[in-house]
Amino acid sequence: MSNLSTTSDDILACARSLIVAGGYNGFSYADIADVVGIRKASIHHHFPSKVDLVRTLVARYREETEAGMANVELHESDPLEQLRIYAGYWEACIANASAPFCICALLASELPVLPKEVGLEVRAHFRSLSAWLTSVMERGARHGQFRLMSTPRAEAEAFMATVHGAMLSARAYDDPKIFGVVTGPLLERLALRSLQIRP
Amino acid sequence: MSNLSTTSDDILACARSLIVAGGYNGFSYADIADVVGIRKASIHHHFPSKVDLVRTLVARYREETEAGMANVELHESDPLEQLRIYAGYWEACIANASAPFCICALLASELPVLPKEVGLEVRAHFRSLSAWLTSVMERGARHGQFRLMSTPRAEAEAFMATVHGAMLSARAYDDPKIFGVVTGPLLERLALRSLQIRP
DNA sequence: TTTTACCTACCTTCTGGTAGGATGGCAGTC
DNA sequence: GACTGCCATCCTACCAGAAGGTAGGTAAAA
Repeated sequence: MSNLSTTSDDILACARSLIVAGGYNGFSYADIADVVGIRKASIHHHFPSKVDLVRTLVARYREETEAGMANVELHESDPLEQLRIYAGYWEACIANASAPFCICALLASELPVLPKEVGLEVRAHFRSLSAWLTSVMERGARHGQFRLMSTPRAEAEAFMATVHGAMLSARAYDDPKIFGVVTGPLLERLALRSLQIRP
Repeated sequence: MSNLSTTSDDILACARSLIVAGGYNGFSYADIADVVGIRKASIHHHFPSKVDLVRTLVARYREETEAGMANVELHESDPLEQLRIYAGYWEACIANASAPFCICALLASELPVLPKEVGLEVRAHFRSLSAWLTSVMERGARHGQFRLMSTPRAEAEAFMATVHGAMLSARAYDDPKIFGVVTGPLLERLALRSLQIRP
């Protein structure tokens, strides 16, 4: 399909990494202009306002996530393996510092001061991620592969929360390894196999 | 001790709630001035710069947290109950919307763009909270009350991460209940008693 | 008399955003 | 092919307001 002028993509990519670094109020059009090598005013041609830019960015991020989840469903049917792929994705992002934070997790922390159009997109991401994780938990439980200590929904929320918290800790300690330290046992615990080890 | 002019405390309290809402770059001296009922310039008398203000705020927050942990140690010796008190504190804060986010968790997400003096305080909070939680995990395991699936340290980090992530989710869903939904089972799982329920 | 707490007035820099012009590619038409 | 209009892209030059911060003053408490 049309390989449209990459400038707008460059702007989005740049905005993304700037948001990952400091959130919605942590960057300006001038920052993007510097990195992309374009004038501040030119950005307004592609994205009339900052809200437009970030809303587009988050919407695209949601599409990518949705596509990612569909892709996992397509190529891996084992629920535990699916969660491992998800956690592994972020572990890699954090390890190579390419995008060491989910922009929606970051923006969610600023929700009260976020333009509401952006807030809606962010909340939608949480719902769709949670819905997918819930379905994975359900399937894992149905197939007798997971032992859930509460409802699939609660288990999914706990999983998501832990992953988000682990991103935060990796940042706070400035240590990518902490993400794996937290998410590794999280995955192991879900697998029934862990029950075979008795105290 | 001297009940110093409450203005400076008002400023700190106001800054705190503004940071809880939108992070370091989400508020300005003008915002504080409006709420406290003082002129913008007067704030500089109490806190010469924004960095001073936020560093002081986080330092005081750390002291409070430290005092809180000491207090828990003093009045409750049961490790599980200690964790319950900690989680319950935040559950209450989120439920009544008084301070529905840990400022250090929020600021940690902005660490890359935070003034480094502030960043140091934030990181210190993570370390001291983690250290306390680790000691609680150790004690719980030693007394045969917790069954840990990994090292006390890793279990403490996972606990902290989940609590932070649960704050985020409560905000994203705009639903205080989700915090309890996530942290409740987290506490139950730690208790040995849960092992008595066999599939 | 010094200090504390606050004020008005002002400064510089950055903010998101606008107006209007230059360039250049790409239809359609002659 | 040359001419034309058009639209996309990017530019310079602005703007109003908000940002953090300073200078210097007043009034009252210590």
